[in-house]
Amino acid sequence: MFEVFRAYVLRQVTISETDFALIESFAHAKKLRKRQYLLQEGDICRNNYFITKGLLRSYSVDNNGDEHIIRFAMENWWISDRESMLTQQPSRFNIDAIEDSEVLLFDNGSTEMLMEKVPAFGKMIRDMLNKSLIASHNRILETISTTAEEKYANFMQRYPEFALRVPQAMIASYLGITPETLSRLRKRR
Amino acid sequence: MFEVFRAYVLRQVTISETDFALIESFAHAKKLRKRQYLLQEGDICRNNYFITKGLLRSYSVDNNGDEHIIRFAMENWWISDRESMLTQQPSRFNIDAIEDSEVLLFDNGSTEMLMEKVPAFGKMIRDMLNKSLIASHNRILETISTTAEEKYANFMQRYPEFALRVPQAMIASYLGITPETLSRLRKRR
DNA sequence: CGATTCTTTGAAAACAGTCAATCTGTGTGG
DNA sequence: CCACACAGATTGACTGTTTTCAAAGAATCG
Repeated sequence: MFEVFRAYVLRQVTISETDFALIESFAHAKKLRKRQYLLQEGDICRNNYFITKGLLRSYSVDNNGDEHIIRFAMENWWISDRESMLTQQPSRFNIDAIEDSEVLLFDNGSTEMLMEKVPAFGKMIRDMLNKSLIASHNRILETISTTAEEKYANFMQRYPEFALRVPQAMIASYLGITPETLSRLRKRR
Repeated sequence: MFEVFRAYVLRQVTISETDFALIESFAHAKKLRKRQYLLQEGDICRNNYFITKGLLRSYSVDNNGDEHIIRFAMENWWISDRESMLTQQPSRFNIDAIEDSEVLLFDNGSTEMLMEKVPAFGKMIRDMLNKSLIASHNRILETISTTAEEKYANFMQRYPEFALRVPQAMIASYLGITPETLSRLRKRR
């Protein structure tokens, strides 16, 4: 699973073997079974997770017990709860595995330290955060400006992978509609 | 207007007079009349704007000519189109003034340079980006998980200022509902 | 005051949600 | 290898919410 990470890093930045070895020395591997939690609501998030295999989701549960999926993430994506990590407050989100998965975890302290000591790592993380911010903006625009049908079409176009690996009801949750509505809307095409 | 910026900086970080003077030397002041554009769809965004006075919005216009407001920003907030700035691609958004406003602009190059040369400035910008990311996450959660009525209540609670300064139709646009729906929903309380 | 902009209201139509039932495919244990 | 259980997807009937379009009412500003 380190090879996946190595390949990712080399794709993002140029970096010396020594620096990469240093980064790697702070990474901890973790395996997750389907449905296993990486973070639970109420916990303080202390790690950044790089996914080397599998598929995860982050979501929150409302007062009615309904789940709302904020984000899916698969191989070569990062996941964590930045809010909880930065504020050191209990998280309002859950992260769990949709498939059996493998992640590398970097605790907050190590991440900060590596960002300082290894500029290439810092650049990589900052680029990732920039991309998250852009993706979030686009998602906000989409949710306020399109119909359910367009949202679904855009999702399928942007993330065809997820469509194959994620149950439909979870896609509905991600889009903010009910599974029934999604089912009907698929038929009308 | 530099005093507003100075006060903001001192609230965020500790910094020497010399460093502040350096930052200030790269800031350009700009006044905007109500309705004047700071960025137009199709332009490449080359600056970060710090607002010292007034109120602005960033929004996009869809194929039907309807506006969708992504964000409001007022005194002591930053605004720009990060996507366009990072990718050097034409922006999909407009930024314009809702009230007569004043901003300090930092071009992309100066911002990068200052972030490197003045660590406190770097920290300040990164903190701001972190907060944006968290705010975006919260907004996404809210849009997919709450009813129009809750969205409005949350907005009023979180941003009471905007409610006083922004026309209702723009709040509706921000929330992703029609002005008529917002008007009716206000009555039912 | 008159013009423009913003908000409210009404009635009909479109859309999405709810609840309960059925259908489909997969995988497991007997 | 079958039967059954289970999770996920679909369907139907009904309810409730939001949009649309058009018109009328405030409010603001030069």
